[in-house]
This record gives sequence, structure tokens and C-alpha cells, in this order.
Amino acid sequence: MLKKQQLYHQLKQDIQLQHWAAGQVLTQHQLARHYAVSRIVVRDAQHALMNEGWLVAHGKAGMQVPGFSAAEAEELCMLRLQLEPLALQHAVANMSYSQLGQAEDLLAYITASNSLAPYQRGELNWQFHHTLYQSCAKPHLLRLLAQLHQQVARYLGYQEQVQAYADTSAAEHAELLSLLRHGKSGLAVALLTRHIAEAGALLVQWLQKQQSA
Amino acid sequence: MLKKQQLYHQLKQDIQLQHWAAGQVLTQHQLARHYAVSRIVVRDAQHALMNEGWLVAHGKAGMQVPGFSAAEAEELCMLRLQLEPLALQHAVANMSYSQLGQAEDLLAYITASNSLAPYQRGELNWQFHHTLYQSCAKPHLLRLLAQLHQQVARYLGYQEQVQAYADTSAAEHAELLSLLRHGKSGLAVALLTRHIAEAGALLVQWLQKQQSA
DNA sequence: TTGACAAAAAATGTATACATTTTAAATTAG
DNA sequence: CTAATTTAAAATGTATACATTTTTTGTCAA
Repeated sequence: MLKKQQLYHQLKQDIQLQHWAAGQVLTQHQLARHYAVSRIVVRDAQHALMNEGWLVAHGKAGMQVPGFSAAEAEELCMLRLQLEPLALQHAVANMSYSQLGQAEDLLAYITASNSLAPYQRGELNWQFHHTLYQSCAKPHLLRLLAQLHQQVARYLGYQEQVQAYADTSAAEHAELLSLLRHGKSGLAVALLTRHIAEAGALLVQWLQKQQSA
Repeated sequence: MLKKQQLYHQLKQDIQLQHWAAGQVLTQHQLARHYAVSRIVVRDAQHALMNEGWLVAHGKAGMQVPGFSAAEAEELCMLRLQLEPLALQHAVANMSYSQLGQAEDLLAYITASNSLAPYQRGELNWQFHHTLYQSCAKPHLLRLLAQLHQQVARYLGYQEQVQAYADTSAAEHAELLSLLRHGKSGLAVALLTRHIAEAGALLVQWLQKQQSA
């Protein structure tokens, strides 16, 4: 595998696991030394991660590990709320049973595997949603949503409460699939909207509690 | 100025001016030779432009100049339609008169300067809209909108009919500012929605005509 | 002590050289 | 002649070396 990709994944994971603390400034030299690769590789990975919100520019030198804020989480969830129901709406018309089946497989896998790293839970959750939206045939929209989920995923390593919500989430996912399978697209979109709003509210509330404590 | 930035702008402009034809595959060597810079610089510029839709990945080697399609334009406009009214809605509460003034200056400048390159018209149009949305304090939303406008701007070098719409557009911008200045935020949001929908429909129709011809 | 200015250290930008991968071509077996 | 395999060319990935920019440090004067 390409070193660039390796470092990209490693660095992303290390940020999510808070191996690199929020607020810390990471220089190319520093990372190149630490991961034993050349600065070129670091540069590429840094830029890729910056585009996804895992790093933010820090003046003219270095990139900073971003912190967490209830405001940012709220914004991200608002964007999800604005875009995902739209994606589902456009997707239902062209959705195939094969895709529904794929989503069901994913859901089963998620439900079966207890003790997933928060790192993977976010990825699997996005895969599930992505499967449902895929047939909307709107590549830009799908790309934006992938980015959004990436950025939300950054919070999942931070929020430990996720596990508590996992059951509710799985139940709603199952219901969503059921509605889709029976062609009740209007209800499905409504449920999805509620689902995203709920998850977002939970995350934001938790962050606000953290912030005030 | 940094060579990376220079090449970024130059290459973007050359793509919009169709110096590099749609569908063409651009390699690092090719561009490095042509613009007399090292491949490193080309790589950075290519990646930046890819993130903004000016280039698309092409297998494992080279990047391709994307073509134009009514479907893509429609998708981009749909996303604008979905997100920009939201931005304005959140912005009106915190909007300052200084910002309104800034927007008025921009509008005056756009109106005054006839014979703008399509290259700059798109940029100025975004600056105007951005000024109105800025106070929404939603950095991710603003970043998405900047990206979207970038991608729409790609079409403006292609669509020559833009000039004809310029007057209508300026008039609506002026009306929008007037509504905002008088605190009629609801009407302003409605007008913005119509404004984006109109511009989008015009672009899409024109592309469909081109496509069928 | 504080402030500005200069020098040194450190960081990123850039170019060149080399390694690896990918693509294309050419050759050969069927 | 076709198809598969090998070989060469061309492209990208990566490392090192050098240039430029930025930051920091330290010095000196007010």
C-alpha cells in the first residue's frame, strides 16, 4: 500500500484516539520523524486530513489538531439534517432490492459486533447511510455527505456515550429499512430526519454538559 | 507569491478558458514542463483543484479535465438552493450595517464594470453572497458554499449567455439588499431562494439545449 | 524593563534524483 | 490472427538536498 495512504489512516486514527492532543501544532518534521517517513508523505496526508476537518491550518507554519465544540457539532448536524433527507428522497426512486439487502447486511454486522472501536462505528454507520443514498445519483451531494460524516466521526472517539445510543440507533435503522422495503418512502424520509435530529441533539447536549463542567 | 498558488490560479483559469479541453488527461510531467515548475508544485495544485471539482481523478495516473453536464449543474444548483437560504436565515440576526455596506460596494462595482471576464464575474458574485452569509457564524457551511460556487463558476466560462442574465441578477441583488436593510428578513430569504432557482434553471436549460444540439 | 532590530534557528516551499507502480508496446505461443 | 506474457516506456510515489520564508531568540539602545 502507498505510504501516503498508510500515514493518512494512521494519523487520522491517532488524532481520533487523542494521541495528538487537541490544540497541538504538528509540524512536518515532527510527524516525519515520528512516523519515519519523508516530509513529502506527511504533506500529502496533512492536506488530505485538512480537507476533511481533522487538521486545521495554523498560521503559516504547522497544522493544528482542532478541538471540540458544541457549536461545531450543532452545525455539522444541521447540515446533515438539511442534506440527508434530500439524498434519501432522490434515492428511493432508483433504489434496488440488492442495495436494500446490502444495507441489511451492514446493519446485521453492526448489531452483531459488540465492542466496536468508536473509530470503526462511525465508518460503518456512514457505510450504512451511504448504501441507502447511493442511488440518488448525485455525486457532489454524496461527497459532501461523506465529508460531513467524517467530521462527525471525529467526535465519536471523544463521546463515550455513543454506546448507550447504539441500540436506539440500530432499531431506527431497522425500521427505516422496513419502511423502504414496503415503499413507504415518505415515512422513511420523515424517520430519517428524526433519526438525524435525535442523534445530533444527543451529541450536542452531551458536549454542552462537558463544556460547562 | 508562492509558486504553488500561482500555478493553482493559472491552471484553474486555463481550464475555465478551455485552454485544456474537457476530457483531456493532464499528467504531472506535462504540466510541469508546460508551466516550467517542478512536479511537486504541480501535484499540490492538482490536488487542490481536484478538491474543488476543477479536475477529477483518472484511474491511477493523471487527472482529467471534467466535462459539463446539465445533470451536474442541476445538482449543484439544488445544493445551493438547499443551503444558501439557510445561511442567510442564520446570518440576518447578526448582520451589521458595515457588512451591508460592503455588499453594496461590491454590487456597485459589479454593476459599473461592464465587460468583466466570466472568470471574475463568478468570483465577484460569490464575494457578494459570501458577504451576506458571513455573519451566520457557520464555518463549515460557508466552506461548502464556497466550494459550490467554485464548481458553478466552472460553468460560467462555458456559458456565454451569462451576460444577458447579468442585469436581472444585479437588480435582484439590489432588491435583496434593500429588503435586508429594512429588516424584512423573511422576504429576503424568499427572494434569495427565487434568485438561486432562477439562475439555476437558466443555466440548466441552456445546457440541455446545448446537449441536444 | 521595554521596545525595536538583527541574527540564528526552524519551518515550509521547491527542485532534483531515485524507486515503484502503472501503462503501453512488442513479442511469442496457440 | 488472437491472446497472453514479457519487456520497455512513462507516470506517479518517495527521499534527499537546497532555497525561501517564518519564527524565535538574543542583543542593544532608549
